[in-house]
Amino acid sequence: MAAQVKNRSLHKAKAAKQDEFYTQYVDIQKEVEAYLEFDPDTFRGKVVYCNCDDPFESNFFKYFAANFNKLGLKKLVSTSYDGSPIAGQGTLFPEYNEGNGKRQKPKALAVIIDHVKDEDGDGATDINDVKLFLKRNKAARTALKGNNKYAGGDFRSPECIALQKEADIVVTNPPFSLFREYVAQLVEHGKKFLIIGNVQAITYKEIFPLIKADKIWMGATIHSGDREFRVPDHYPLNAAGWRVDENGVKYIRVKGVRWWTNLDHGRRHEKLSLMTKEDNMRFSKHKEIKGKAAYDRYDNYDAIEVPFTDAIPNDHEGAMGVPITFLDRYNPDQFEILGITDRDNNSGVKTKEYTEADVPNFGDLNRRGVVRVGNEYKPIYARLIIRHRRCSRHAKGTKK
DNA sequence: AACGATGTGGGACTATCGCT
DNA sequence: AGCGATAGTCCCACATCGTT
Repeated sequence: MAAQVKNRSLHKAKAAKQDEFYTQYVDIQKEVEAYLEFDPDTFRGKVVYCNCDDPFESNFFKYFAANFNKLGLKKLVSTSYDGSPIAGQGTLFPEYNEGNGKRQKPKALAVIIDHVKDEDGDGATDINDVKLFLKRNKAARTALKGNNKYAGGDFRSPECIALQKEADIVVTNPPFSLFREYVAQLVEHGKKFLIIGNVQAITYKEIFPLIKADKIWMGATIHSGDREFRVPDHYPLNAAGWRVDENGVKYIRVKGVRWWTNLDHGRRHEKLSLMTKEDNMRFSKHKEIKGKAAYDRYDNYDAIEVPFTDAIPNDHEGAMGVPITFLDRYNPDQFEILGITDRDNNSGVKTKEYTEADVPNFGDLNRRGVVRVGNEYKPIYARLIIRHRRCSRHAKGTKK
């Protein structure tokens, strides 16, 4: 598309921005445990692969190494990235740490463990045993060279692609600027995954079709509020929330964080309990529901506007536009996702296109839903177009 | 021809509100 | 106060359009 070419330099500038964020241990622990609650064998006998910045700094590696036996892993593979500012800071292996050892550019390495036992004889198996094991077994770690296109440890490098292909489940926090590419690679290789991303990924034109096709969904935990991530020392602290701990380590609080996965979990089998339109209008906890064009038909989509996820009516048989955060509560047995009204993702059934003569910003209005109030066009923020499953069963005749 | 105004895409964005 | 949920805003740098 010409517009994309036009904005190429703009996108390059975007892509160059910082995105090195290190996930907190508790966030990983809570999420993984939610899968175990649904199916204790989710990870049993599996090869788990974590692309990291440094296995010994990464809480992904720490969590899976420390819980290797509890989860029943077959193998844990972790790679570090040649170019990460934190890689090498805590490494055990001087040979992977060039120069005087003080934050020189480290070489990337792959670490592979296939068992965890009490190496130090202290009666427990923990991360220290893993470190000891790796020190004693050089074969468990290999340097990653990368190629002339990608640095060692880059998920796009041939070595990492090979490791990914051997893995059953990929668990990591990829750079958000490369989220589309990362997901595309996972889908291409048919991998199971559990990765961190942003809510707005729903609206990405590459991601939404996967959501619609039930090939990716939201994880079990983290559905609102901020999450805290460690960032490199050089990171500019101009985000809304940040702190520096007593050791001078920087953290940033990020809004809109979500887990993205194709592993099944309990939350997506919980049904939303719903009321009729009339009851919603009367009893909604949202006092302003009446002023929100609730259940009005869009002027440009064949669907009704539902301003809050918990105001979805149980007595509407057609298409409904709901906030994108509906996905936090999406149960695929209860609802079917038909489309989205946002930017270039206007895959809902259009009933009308706007022209410049109609309204200013007609481009946006053509993508987003519009409700007409008197002579005013009221543009509505991005909406998922959904309908009750019971409707599609009737419409399509058969359904699994 | 020169110059200013406008459109463009999408985001590790950000603000705000209500509830517990 | 903290959490959960909804609904936005604004900015990047360049191409192109419109006006002088």
